[in-house]
Amino acid sequence: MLTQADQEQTGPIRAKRPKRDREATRRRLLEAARDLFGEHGYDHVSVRMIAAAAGSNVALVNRYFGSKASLFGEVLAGESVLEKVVQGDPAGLPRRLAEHVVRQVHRGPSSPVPRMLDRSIGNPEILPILQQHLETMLVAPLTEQLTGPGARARATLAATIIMGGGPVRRLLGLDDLRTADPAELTERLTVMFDAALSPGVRESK
Amino acid sequence: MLTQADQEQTGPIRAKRPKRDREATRRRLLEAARDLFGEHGYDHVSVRMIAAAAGSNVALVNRYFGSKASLFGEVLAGESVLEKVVQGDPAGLPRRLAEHVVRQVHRGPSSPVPRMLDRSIGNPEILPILQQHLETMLVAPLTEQLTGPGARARATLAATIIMGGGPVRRLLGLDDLRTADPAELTERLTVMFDAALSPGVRESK
DNA sequence: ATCCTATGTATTCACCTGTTTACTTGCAAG
DNA sequence: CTTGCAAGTAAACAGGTGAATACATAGGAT
Repeated sequence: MLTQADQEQTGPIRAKRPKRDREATRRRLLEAARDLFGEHGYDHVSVRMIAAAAGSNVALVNRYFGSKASLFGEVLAGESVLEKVVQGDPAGLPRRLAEHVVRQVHRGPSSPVPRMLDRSIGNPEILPILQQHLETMLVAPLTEQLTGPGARARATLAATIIMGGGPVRRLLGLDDLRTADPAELTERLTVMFDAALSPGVRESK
Repeated sequence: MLTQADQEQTGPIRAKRPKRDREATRRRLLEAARDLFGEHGYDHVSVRMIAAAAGSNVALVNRYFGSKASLFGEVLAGESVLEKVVQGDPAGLPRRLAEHVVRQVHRGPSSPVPRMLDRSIGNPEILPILQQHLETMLVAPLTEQLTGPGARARATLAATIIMGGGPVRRLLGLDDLRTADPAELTERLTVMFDAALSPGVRESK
């Protein structure tokens, strides 16, 4: 994949960018793809839409990225949203995750990438790409933060809350969660994440 | 929609079913659609696939159901999986929901319908159908069971866990959750659902 | 000034999509 | 038997898809 992507500096370095700027065009395509994929999902974005949004040409998508699926993969690899949330003091992890969810509810997602996930899940062609993304971006680093047995299962459980947010928001809207008291929402989610992640099982009533 | 579906008994009642059985064909199409939609999602199932799986003809899909989207809607309306889980003693609701999720993890979903939801979310054409389904099948009955302020927001929160299960299972597989102790998993999920649903906010550590 | 290569363009390809049309056939009533 | 209608079929339609093609051209190197 991307057979023509890594040969841009064979000659001496050019200081002045030409009007026909390979890198700029590539970047515009990438950004257009990111926005459109995030908005409509993989299946409902055509390469022609991407090219048009980037003010570019259809053929360049395949020239620069090899295929639509590769372009999707590159977009996905370009951003790591949850990195800062997961990193840090393990004890505060549930609260940070909860605050992250509440933040998404009130300000909308900071990046189109999370939406790309849940709106593109149906496609078998990009399934391995999505799997790897969720694995390396969320579950693996989350698992590393956890101690005790069954860490991965607990990380999966937490991922369920995070992943469920997208579909629920799309299907039910944000209004119900927005009208709720943010502090209370954060509190509830903190308990939920804690129940998912904590080494010992908290006793239910 | 379904302009030709409700005129089957204009004449006297026929005891013997003819070889050309309208109702049987309709049912076969419906079942094939349910299975295929559940397996691959709306976008990746063509009406030709459905007709082939039902041993029928493409044109009959539109004849009997009006359109692919209407067929999808009819499939979705045909089953109400969570009804028994939501009904019953409100106090035991978190535990019943938890047991339902664990059951899905260990035995797979009893119906393709839940999978239809998360694998078909991207399509704008059937979005209103999905919205209404989630609303009437899960959120509305769940909200009714709850007391206190912000009942709908709490129901939405619980829906997040349920809806997140599908994507997570598809992207991460079931192994991690299956290897976990079912009792412990149930316990964790019970606490999670309780934190989402309970009238008062449980204090986090 | 002339080449030459990389960038960009317009067009074509082969295929699939949902839907509609014209047609054939089974089957029961007259 | 004939007639008529409902059920089923095959083909076509109009449009869209990702990808590949052949061509045009900008702009630095010679």
